[in-house]
This record gives sequence, structure tokens and C-alpha cells, in this order.
Amino acid sequence: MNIQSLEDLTDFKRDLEVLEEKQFLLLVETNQDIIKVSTKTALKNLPKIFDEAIKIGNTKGFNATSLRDLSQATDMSLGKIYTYISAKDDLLLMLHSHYIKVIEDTFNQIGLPHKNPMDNLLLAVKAHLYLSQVFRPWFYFAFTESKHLNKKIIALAKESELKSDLYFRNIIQSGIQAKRFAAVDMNFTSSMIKALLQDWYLKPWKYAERNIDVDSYFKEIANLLTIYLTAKH
Amino acid sequence: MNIQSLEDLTDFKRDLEVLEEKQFLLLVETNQDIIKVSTKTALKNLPKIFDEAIKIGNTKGFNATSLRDLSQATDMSLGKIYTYISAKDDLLLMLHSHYIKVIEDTFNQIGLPHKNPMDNLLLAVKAHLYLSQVFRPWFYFAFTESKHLNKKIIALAKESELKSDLYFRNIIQSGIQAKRFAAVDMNFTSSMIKALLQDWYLKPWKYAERNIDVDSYFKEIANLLTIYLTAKH
DNA sequence: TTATATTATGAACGATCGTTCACATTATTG
DNA sequence: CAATAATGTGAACGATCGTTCATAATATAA
Repeated sequence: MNIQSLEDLTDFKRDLEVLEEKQFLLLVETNQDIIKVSTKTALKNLPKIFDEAIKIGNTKGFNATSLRDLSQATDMSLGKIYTYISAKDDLLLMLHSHYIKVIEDTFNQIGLPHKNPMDNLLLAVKAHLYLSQVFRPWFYFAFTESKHLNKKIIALAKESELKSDLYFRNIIQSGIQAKRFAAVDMNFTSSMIKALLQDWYLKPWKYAERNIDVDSYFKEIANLLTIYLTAKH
Repeated sequence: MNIQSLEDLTDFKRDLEVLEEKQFLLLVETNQDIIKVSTKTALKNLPKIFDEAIKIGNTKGFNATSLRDLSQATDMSLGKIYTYISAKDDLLLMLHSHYIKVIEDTFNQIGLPHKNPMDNLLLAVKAHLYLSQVFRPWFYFAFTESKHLNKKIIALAKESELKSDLYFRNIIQSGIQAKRFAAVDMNFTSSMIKALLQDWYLKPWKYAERNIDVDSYFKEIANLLTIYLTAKH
């Protein structure tokens, strides 16, 4: 993935799709004890199960989504679905571990390429925004279904959450140390950024109604951060 | 309710409790076709049903909460619970209409007492923050269970959402017109404020971990808004 | 006290759920 | 082609759910 790709959402989307396919292959290979079909067959059917599970889950909630709902949506029999998962809870675990890896992979490839902390911060914001735009159904799912996770998945999710928290905090801290940023509260600032990013994928209808696309939303955040981080306090 | 009470959360909390009791009485009286016991008995038992339903719902989700769970938590038999509700969905409807009224009542009593738009804005922010602090379980419940609402409740909730949206937008607009605020994007600014308020009740553990109480969180928001709304853009 | 009204109980019913597995179908190999 | 392997099917099972209601327990009135 190239940093330049963040200039354009379309390129970023294509890169992410390639990255996701790679992760699907890894997922199938590491779950061969559960998945009872060949890798080739699994790669054909599992993504559809994932997609429909997220889609139905986002309207009814995962708990209220029955495997018969999923069976109908995927055009697969109940038995067929059970050749890819060992239990309904297992599907949740697979979904989370898959997307956590996809998301972390993305950020590992982006890194902190700039010298100017503000450039790095805005790149991180844009990357998060683009990522939640491309995988919006998943981001929405992960947030609203977080209540139903078991301890194993919660541990995964918290670890991932802490990483992205640290990501922002480190950039802000380096900006303050370099006297490029005002001496703001790092925790509050990173919280604020994440809250704004969250609003984007939690309330898509609001921004759609106002005809605000991801790029203009980014500009608003960038403007806010520039003012907040460079004004005299 | 007195505006001065917003200087102190304890007073505000007491005022809200009185206000809520009033609303409970109204709720019982307007639902006499459903509630099969005397008002006195209902006022003794219904609040407990509400509290426990929210409490269990916040850990398992309302859908996964069985009436047997609720029965155990409230120390009431299944039959007893059914003398207060006509169906499980009905409980959701009662909860929403109750709290929507409590919340709207609060803001009707606060109004826009100041001449300075910034004072009004910060008062509105503080009121929201205090309100979500006192009724945090409900705010959390309402947000995370919004997916499961039927059309009737969605209409109620959207109307209430629009009102609070307008509340902030109007204050910001009057500030811009009076040239007290910079010419910011009203929609983005009110969205940002709501996102920050939401973070407070959606992720209480985060702020608890950092030993940040509601007043210091308010100060951070106030600081941000002051800088953003008065800086030269 | 007795009689009546109010409130509380929880076994039982039908529906739906997650899950299994004997079997059918299709694809691959020899 | 036949034989074998791989994949797909959906009726059936036990558990749990929301809901009802005949009955019991308690409070109130006479």
C-alpha cells in the first residue's frame, strides 16, 4: 500500500480489497480444524457468510439474527453453514479476528511517514476515516455488538483499541514536545478525534442527508484540529 | 428546576429525581389500560422493573434479556411482571416514552437564560452532560438498543434527537449572527458537540480509568469550544 | 369474623432457536 | 464408464423463549 493512495479513496479501496483477500486465505488456513471443506470452496462461501452476517446483524442485531435468517440470505442450507463454523458464537470470533487483522495490517503499512507532526496526525485521521468508510458495515457492527462479545474477543478488541489510541497519542505528544502543538490534554484530544471518527460510521444517514462526503468531513476535522492544536491556550 | 442548580451536580440530581417521579405518575395514569393494578401498587413495582430491565439490558442486550432474567432480578413472578406490561416490546415503548419526556422536560425548564451565546452554549453542554451522568444507564441503553426499536419508538426518538440537534444549532447560529462566534459550519459543530457528549456515556470506563469526573470533562469541552468558536479562521 | 376485591404465582403451551446427522447430490479420480 | 471423495440438504431434537391463565395468597371492606 502506498501513502499516496490516501489521496484517493478509490485506490485505497482497491488496496484494501487485496489485503482482505490475503487475510481470508490466512483465516481459512488457520481454522482448518473447524472448516470442513477445501480452501478453494471456503474462499468462495465464507466471505458471503461474513457479509450477510454483518448485513443482517446491522439491522436486527447479531443476537436476533437466526442461522435460518443467515441461511436464507446466503442461499445456503443450515448444514452448509455449519461446515464453516462450529457454532454461532464462533462466527463472531472469526469475524472479529479477521477484521482486527485487516485493520492493523493497514496501519502497519501506513506508519508515520512525515516529519511534521500535523501531517502525520492528519494522515492518521484520514486513514481511519477512509478505513471506516470502506468497511463501514463492519465498523458499525463491531461497535454496536461489542456488548455480546465473550472474554476471548473482548481481549482482542481491547488490545486493538489501545493500539489505535496510542497511535494518536504518540503523534500528539511528539507534536507538543516539538512545540508544534499547543500543550493540550493528550487524552482528551485523542478521545475527541476518535469520537469524531466514530460519528462518521455510527450515523452515516446524518451525513448522507447533508450531502457530506468523507473528504469534506475530513476537511472539517482537519480544520478543527489545526485551530485547536495551534491556537494559543 | 433552577439554572443555578447546574453549578452543582448533587442538586441537579435531586431535581431530576423529583421530575422523574412526576413522570412515573403520568406514565401509570396514561397506561391504565395496560397496567392491571392500582396506581399505588404500580408506582411501587414499575420503577424496579424499569431499573432492572435497563441494568440487565446494558450487560446482555435487551433482546437477549429474558423475562425470566427480569423476573429473577426484580423478585417478581412472570405473571406479576405481566400485570405491568402487555408484552416485552411494550416495555421498550414505555421506557422510551418515559425517558424522552423526562429529558425534554429538563431542557424546557432550562431554556436559554443568558445574553451571551457562549454562556448559553456551555450551559446546554453542561445540562446534557449532567443529564447523561444522572441517567447514564438509560442513555447507554437507548443508544445501544436503538437498533431494535419499532417504527413507533423510532419516530419518538428521532423527534427528540432533532430537538436537541436544533437546540445546539440555534445557539451556534445566534452566536455567529451576533459576530461572537467565528463563521464555523453549524452542522459540523453541533455534530462534534454531540459526539463528545456521547463519548461520555458510551465509554464511562475510559474516563473512570483516567480519574476524569464530569466537571473536568466539561472544562475540556468548554476549552475546545472557546478556542474553536472564537479563533480567527 | 366473614366476604369480597386485589394482587401474586408458576406450570403449561406453542413458537423459535442452535445444532446434529443420516442421507442426497455433485465433483473428482481411476 | 464406475468408484470414490467432496459437498450440500433439511427434518428432527432438546432447550429456551414470550405469553397465558387457573389457582393461591393477601389485603380490604362489611
